Amino acid sequence: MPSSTVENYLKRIFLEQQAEPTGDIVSMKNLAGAMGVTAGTATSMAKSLADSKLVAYEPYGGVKLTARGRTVALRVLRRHRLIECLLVEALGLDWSEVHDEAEKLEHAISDKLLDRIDEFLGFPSVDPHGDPIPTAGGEIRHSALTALTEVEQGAEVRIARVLDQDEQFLRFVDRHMLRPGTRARVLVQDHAAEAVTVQSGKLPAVTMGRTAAAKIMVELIKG
Amino acid sequence: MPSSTVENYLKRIFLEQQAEPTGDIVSMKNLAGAMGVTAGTATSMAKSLADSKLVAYEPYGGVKLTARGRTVALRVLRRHRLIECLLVEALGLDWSEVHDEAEKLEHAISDKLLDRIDEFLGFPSVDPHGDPIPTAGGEIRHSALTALTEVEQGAEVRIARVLDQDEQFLRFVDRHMLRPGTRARVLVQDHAAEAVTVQSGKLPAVTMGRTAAAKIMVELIKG
DNA sequence: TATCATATTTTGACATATCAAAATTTCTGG
DNA sequence: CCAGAAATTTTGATATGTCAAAATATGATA
Ligand SMILES: [Mn+2]
Ligand SMILES: [Mn+2]
Ligand SMILES: [Mn+2]
Ligand SMILES: [Mn+2]
Repeated sequence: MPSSTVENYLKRIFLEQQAEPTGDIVSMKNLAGAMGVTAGTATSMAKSLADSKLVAYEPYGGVKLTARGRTVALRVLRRHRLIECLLVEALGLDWSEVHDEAEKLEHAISDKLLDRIDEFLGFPSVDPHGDPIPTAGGEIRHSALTALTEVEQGAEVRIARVLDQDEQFLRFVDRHMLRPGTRARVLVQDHAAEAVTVQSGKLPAVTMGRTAAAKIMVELIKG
Repeated sequence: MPSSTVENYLKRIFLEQQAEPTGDIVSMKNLAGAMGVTAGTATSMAKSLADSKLVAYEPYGGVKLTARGRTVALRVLRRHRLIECLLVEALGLDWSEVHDEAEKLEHAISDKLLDRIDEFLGFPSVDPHGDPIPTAGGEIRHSALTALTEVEQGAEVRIARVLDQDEQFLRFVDRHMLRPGTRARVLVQDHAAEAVTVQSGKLPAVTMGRTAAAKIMVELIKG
């Protein structure tokens, strides 16, 4: 029975641990930043999570999930992502608006209901953004994807995952038919201009900056 | 932006106001009982709701919703009941288990999502228990129904509403095919034994006590 | 009307979650 | 290695929501 606050912290720590390649440890600064709280608040929460054996906390070091903390984090993430699927697939919400909704619902759903949702959706393995859905058993498998910036010029790809949940960005992706599942072709890799040009469906090609392109993960299509 | 606690109190006050025929005012004792808190807690909450102009509070008198409080209460009730519909109709949960689930979800759903749910369900006017769903405009219309105890012996009725949300009771109702919408016949009104005998579908007749029968509301079928 | 049971309010305490600002530690560049 | 910058922790405060137990008010009854 962790509170929603605790669930949010644990989920965030999990995601930050994955994101930061600086080892496995999340600093108070990063945690506070990611949670939108002051550093002092992050510190006191870190202690309290450590008291509950959900994280290992080293003063002046940082915080890292324990096995138990990871289990809780993955359960929250599973709920979050399955809810996103439900909202998009059953209720027709736009994928650019489901994130905030799921942020609240992920704390309000029983295991039983979650199972029904999973079944109803046909046991999906990724959410509408292409993010992998942890299993009920607490495993998460992230397939090896390539960023759009790393693809050879001329290659055919299938969009697999969009790493930025920002509404603006998701709508941009939508406009140019670059949702997960779509097939596209990389027309130009302009390293000097730090730009990538992509073309999807019958739409005109679009050129985007490397930072934007780096947030679009793809699979190469054989042949 | 009322907290879920505030939403729960307001909804409960609304329901208690309707239930108690002792005027329109809810005593601290009743409020505390209904909310499962101590009397002191109810008092302090009553004051704080009064500060926010959500209830009128008279010390040693009791509490009564203001127009604003009623609006909030009805919005919560609308969310609760539409969610119950969704869980039963789209996700196939049993009507005996949706209440607790809705109790949490009712605080976690945006207006936008609620509209989608309403649309998805085809704008239902009652929930799975036959409870009326307040409109988006904040109105609630309760049709004049008759308790099973008040019906003439031999009458044909349509079950319209079940007033008790208790799992045991709902399952009893289910077993004997007395869900809202079902047609049934009142075979015996035994006033001496304080019992009512009803028969539905092809099932054998069932005899229940008056207190149970009083919780089943029906419409008389013409002819 | 005086008394007593019952309802209500008040008081003091606690848990959680947060902030601002002060104090402290760690890191880094010269 | 040492001074200043940056990160972190500590301190003192606030808001919400709760309880137990003490104090007080209300209302029925004898
Ligand atoms: Mn959340
Ligand atoms: Mn997602
Ligand atoms: Mn509730
Ligand atoms: Mn209901």
